[in-house]
Amino acid sequence: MEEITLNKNQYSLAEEDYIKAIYHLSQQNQEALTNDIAERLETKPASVSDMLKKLADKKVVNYVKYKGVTLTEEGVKIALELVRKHRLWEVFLVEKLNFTWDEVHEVAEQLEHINSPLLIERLDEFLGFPKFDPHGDPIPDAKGEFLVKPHVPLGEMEIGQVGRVVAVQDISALFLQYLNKVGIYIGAKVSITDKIEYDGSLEVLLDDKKTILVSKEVAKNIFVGI
Amino acid sequence: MEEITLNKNQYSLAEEDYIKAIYHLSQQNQEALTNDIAERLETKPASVSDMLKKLADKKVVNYVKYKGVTLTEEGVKIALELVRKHRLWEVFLVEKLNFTWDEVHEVAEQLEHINSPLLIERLDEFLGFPKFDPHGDPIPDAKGEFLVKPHVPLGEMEIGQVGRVVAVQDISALFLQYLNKVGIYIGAKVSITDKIEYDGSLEVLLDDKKTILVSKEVAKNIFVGI
DNA sequence: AGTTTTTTTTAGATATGCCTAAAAAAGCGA
DNA sequence: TCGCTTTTTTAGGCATATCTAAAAAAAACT
Ligand SMILES: [Mn+2]
Ligand SMILES: [Mn+2]
Ligand SMILES: [Mn+2]
Ligand SMILES: [Mn+2]
Repeated sequence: MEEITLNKNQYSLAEEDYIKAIYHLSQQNQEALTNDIAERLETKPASVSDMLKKLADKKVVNYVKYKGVTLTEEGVKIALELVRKHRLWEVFLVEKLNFTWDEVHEVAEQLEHINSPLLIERLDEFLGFPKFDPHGDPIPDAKGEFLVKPHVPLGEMEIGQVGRVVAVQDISALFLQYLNKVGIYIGAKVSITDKIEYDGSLEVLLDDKKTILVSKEVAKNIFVGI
Repeated sequence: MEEITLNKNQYSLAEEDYIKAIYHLSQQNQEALTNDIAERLETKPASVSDMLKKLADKKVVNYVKYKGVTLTEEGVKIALELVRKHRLWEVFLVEKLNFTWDEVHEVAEQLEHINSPLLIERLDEFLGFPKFDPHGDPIPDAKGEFLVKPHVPLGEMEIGQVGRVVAVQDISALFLQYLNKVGIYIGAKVSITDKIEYDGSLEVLLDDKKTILVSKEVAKNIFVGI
């Protein structure tokens, strides 16, 4: 009897979420660490170790025990496809279904796992081939390529420098609702009018209209194109 | 230590598919039979028995060993919600993403499990609160209520009687592609011009334009409103 | 009614994905 | 470099959802 192994290139929802987490963590550092993956996926380090072994067997990650993990070429391909789907769905929810930018992430976290190449191709077309999602993050095209808008954290701008908000790093509902409240949005015109030395907070002129005070923590999570 | 059982009213993808299968099978007969559920879900009768026990524990089915199974009131509620989601997504795919009616079922089979009340509410609104899906099947509203269009199988029409196709029973891609080919669609005007006694096939005048011959098997799967 | 066939359930496995507790490796300060 | 701390892995379980094979119940046929 001949052994035939069909590589259906199909991954479970759990595997997909791990791949995506490793992708995002690898953007920040060189490789993803077990504890960081566990925290991101709200699971336990022991579960992560289990899964990393499985993903290594499937050749989507390079895994050396105790040394962290990176995605293989195949793993990056899967991750970019997931990111593409996630962000396209976020655009759909905001542009077509009138969701606010703080409501979309959790639903997109589910929708990204729907498996239908035709669906994504048509969705992309329906949305007019958007290049950025509601949080300012770039949307990979079908080949995995995406635009990069140069930007700096709000906190690193000089006094007097003018720019526009291009993205946010923290996409939690709590943070986005805070931004809604103070009037910060993607595209808003910002300039630093003063830096408070005592606590590192910033005085920001918003859309030439009003001045607001933002904390160091907040400033770290807002990216500005100059 | 007090025992607190949160009824999160959340069901797994597998459980949802079982509930939906039982709902559809119960429409045809009084109760759903183990073997029929297994066939519908492309699984084995032994797996169905396992699951029925679990669903009975969760009080979504009335299950008496060897006697078949029906949905409880709660089970029907879940089933109608799933049917609602499935059919709304089918409308979305056809109306907004230019899918054909033979391409939508499998994708909707995945999309129906996305859990977000806001999403469904907004999708319904975005689609203009449709009452029927691309196969002519009624879409339950948020309360689980839906319209019923009276209809008979094409095979049971009298010679000379005129009607319009309102729904199809078989929604397989193979059957729908056959209908595309011969020119039958939801809303098509049909009348029987002759019944062939030899094999039970029918001569059908379509949209007052052309006459086609359809087999007994095909005729059984087309519903006509008179 | 007794026998055979069909349907359904149970028994016993397997794979996935998660957990806690314990062990092992790596990192770090003295 | 030693010993403590942190990080990571392993060991051993558990729940879900599936399967095959065997047993049991129900239905159908003489
Ligand atoms: Mn996800
Ligand atoms: Mn986003
Ligand atoms: Mn389904
Ligand atoms: Mn349908």
